Amino acid sequence: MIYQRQVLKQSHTTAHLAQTMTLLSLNTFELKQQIDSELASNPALEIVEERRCPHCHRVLPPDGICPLCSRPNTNDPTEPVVYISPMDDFFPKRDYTDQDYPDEPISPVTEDLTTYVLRQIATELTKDQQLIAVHLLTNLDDDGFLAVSLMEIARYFHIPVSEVEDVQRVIQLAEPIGVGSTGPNQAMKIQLEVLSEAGLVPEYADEIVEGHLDYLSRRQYAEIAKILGIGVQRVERIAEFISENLNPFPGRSHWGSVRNPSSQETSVYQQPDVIIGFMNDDPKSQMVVEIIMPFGGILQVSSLYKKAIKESEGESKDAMRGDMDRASLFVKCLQQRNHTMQRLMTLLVVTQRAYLTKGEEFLEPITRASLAEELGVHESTISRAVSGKSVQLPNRKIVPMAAFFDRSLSARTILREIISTETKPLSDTEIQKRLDERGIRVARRTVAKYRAIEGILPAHLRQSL
DNA sequence: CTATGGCACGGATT
DNA sequence: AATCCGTGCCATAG
Repeated sequence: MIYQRQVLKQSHTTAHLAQTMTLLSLNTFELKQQIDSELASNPALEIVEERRCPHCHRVLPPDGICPLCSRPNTNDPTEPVVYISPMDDFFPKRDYTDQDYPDEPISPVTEDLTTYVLRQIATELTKDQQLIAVHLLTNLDDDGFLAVSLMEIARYFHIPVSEVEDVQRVIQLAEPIGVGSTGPNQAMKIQLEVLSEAGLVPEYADEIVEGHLDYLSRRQYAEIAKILGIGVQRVERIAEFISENLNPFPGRSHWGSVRNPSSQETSVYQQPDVIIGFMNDDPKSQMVVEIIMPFGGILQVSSLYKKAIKESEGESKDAMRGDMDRASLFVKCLQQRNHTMQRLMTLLVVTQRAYLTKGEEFLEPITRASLAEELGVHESTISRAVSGKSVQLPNRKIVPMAAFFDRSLSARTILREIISTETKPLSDTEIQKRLDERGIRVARRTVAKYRAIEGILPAHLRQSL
């Protein structure tokens, strides 16, 4: 009997560990699917209504203490605020699957986005412009954004950037409106412009789209209201308008190209799993780190279900208890995951603060193993926590979390700088010496590798510049 | 002789 | 156990 109980307990903890590990390795999108399926299959799980902070309108964590407003003021400013935040659910379309749009007109889908747009604009463009347009349109990603920079195009055609911009402008005004933009921001700005010609665009919508999209996507209306000096209700109405009329991903609503969360290539445009910022956007003040959860509110074992168990009998009672155990296990695992993520991110942003404030050159070359030791967890834990996740940096760039462990990024950044300021082509050995002077010790052979990664030609071929 | 690229080994990661 | 990355060693191109 005792033996059996021990075995049971053992299997329970290993199950716990195994599931925590699995959850840890999921990013926000995958976690959402996992939680949805768990919710659907287990009646003992429920999400209770979210409570929001009366001051900043943020969703409160289970303890009911707002991580920003109710934080004791005695906190060390170097100490980051790390908290769990609900997912950007402002644009529900971003996670749609094919089934969500069963009645979507299929006519244009028979041709691809490139030709569809090209057909619309061909007559408006000169021959030369058409060439540029083709180039631009063949470099669109699934979201309908440019995968190349205008500068590259301009250099490729040997023309000023402004001419490429002219063509881009024409493309953006075609259906789907905003296609060919550099990102959601630009796309939505164009859409607003077009809508405003038809009238009925609320005042301030421009400003919000322009400068406060990140607040908007997190439904922090109070912040926006404060900045613009208007009422929260008014912001909410504008938000509703934006949500209903604008589409931050022009390529998707029409084309529903296969969403492929596993592909790392397009990760630039996906929802980040962690958002790093500064209090009041001031690099000298406290860091604010949000770990994104795919739901608002609190996931817990339903209290109704607990009560129902007490009142039921026999076999159904056992089954219900099983459900409840599974539910509480899941909740525990999720908490465990979030706890690990919080500790990891805290340590990460503290050690990489220089990188976050001053730029890539200051990325500390740390290893996952060293972090694991500091946190007292197994290195595979860190590995799982980091893999497949993306982080939005204070400068709004979204990078894979693994970038924090890139041992060569700072070296490569400095190398780029050295090359761009060199007066005569430097040999790898000379570059190595200059790197060494700036505190980067690498082998000469490695300099060559970095050059290759950065697409920089060897010294004797750089003469022409 | 110097500057680089190819290949393989060892440690870190997955 | 399989894979990636920094390095050392060596061959090859100037």
